[in-house]
Amino acid sequence: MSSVLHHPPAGVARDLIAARGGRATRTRIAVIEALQACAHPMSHDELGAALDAAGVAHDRVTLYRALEWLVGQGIATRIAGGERAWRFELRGDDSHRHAHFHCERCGQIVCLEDVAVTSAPPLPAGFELDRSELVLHGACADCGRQREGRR
Amino acid sequence: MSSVLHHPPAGVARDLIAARGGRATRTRIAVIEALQACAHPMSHDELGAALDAAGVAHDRVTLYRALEWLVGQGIATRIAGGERAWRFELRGDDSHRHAHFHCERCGQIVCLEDVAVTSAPPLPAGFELDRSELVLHGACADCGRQREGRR
DNA sequence: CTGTTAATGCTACTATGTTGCATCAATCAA
DNA sequence: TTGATTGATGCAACATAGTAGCATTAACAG
Ligand SMILES: [Mn+2]
Ligand SMILES: [Mn+2]
Ligand SMILES: [Zn+2]
Ligand SMILES: [Zn+2]
Repeated sequence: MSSVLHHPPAGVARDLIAARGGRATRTRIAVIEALQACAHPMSHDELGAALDAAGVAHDRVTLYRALEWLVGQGIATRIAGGERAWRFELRGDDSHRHAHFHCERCGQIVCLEDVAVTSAPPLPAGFELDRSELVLHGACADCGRQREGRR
Repeated sequence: MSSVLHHPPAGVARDLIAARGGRATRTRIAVIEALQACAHPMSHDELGAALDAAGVAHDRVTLYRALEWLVGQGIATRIAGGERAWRFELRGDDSHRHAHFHCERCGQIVCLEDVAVTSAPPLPAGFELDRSELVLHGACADCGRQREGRR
């Protein structure tokens, strides 16, 4: 009767936060649960709407700061889409870093779990790699189909 | 007495523009020449400064529109760095698409000519790929060295 | 040279993100 | 349970990147 997606185990979010010595606040908990319940990386705006839906009061700035903290703690990661806004997703297994697809028509970012990101590229001497981001741009299936129909 | 980098062949910029049926204006020519003279992808701000240096009057918006046009025509390409601003470089051989390195300390974007970008990743059915972007984040040689010295 | 119209310059506006500071509330020790 | 501590919040103000409308200018075809 309850899916993992929409009803994550109680306390998991609180524990993730507490484990880093942070305070388990409404905002942080709601953000983590929203990210757990969503299949794609979410934008600040999407998360704001999710908090609304969950009945969690949210100040714009507080949400920015909550996300900043989650990323700083390694609980979430940021993905740069094609636009100026960041997308966020929970940080999974580091051995399973994947690429993302940005649909230039609907703006969605889709996780490409099957597309791995080069982890040890040949860098010039002295360069230190922190992380890699592979973003593919184009049209998603839905948007592509729409165009087909329109011909 | 003249390097290709700093003194590109006269008329090349004009020709690039004219070939697409566009008007060879001060701004467009100066932007192309600035990009030719620079080894790394340039930001809007950097380009503005370059136009200043070249004595070419430039309105903020005009520069945005010139870049938009160059990208639309396939003369230049945009690279999303780690921040919100775009970087621009002249579009070279399409068979030689390369990755970029974003130094999180100095903000520079470096071209990694040796790191190729996956051109045919396994996409879900119906997805259409337009272009791929591989951006590596970390510290460049200069910034890494600085940190070494500071220990 | 002249007329046509693409491109410019300027103003105003939007979206995204940041900073400072007073206030509030999550946590911990008593 | 209560109170003190201080991390997190809410709000106002600011910053930066980019966009839209429109009158004016200048590139260039003829
Ligand atoms: Mn993902
Ligand atoms: Mn490059
Ligand atoms: Zn789409
Ligand atoms: Zn650097």
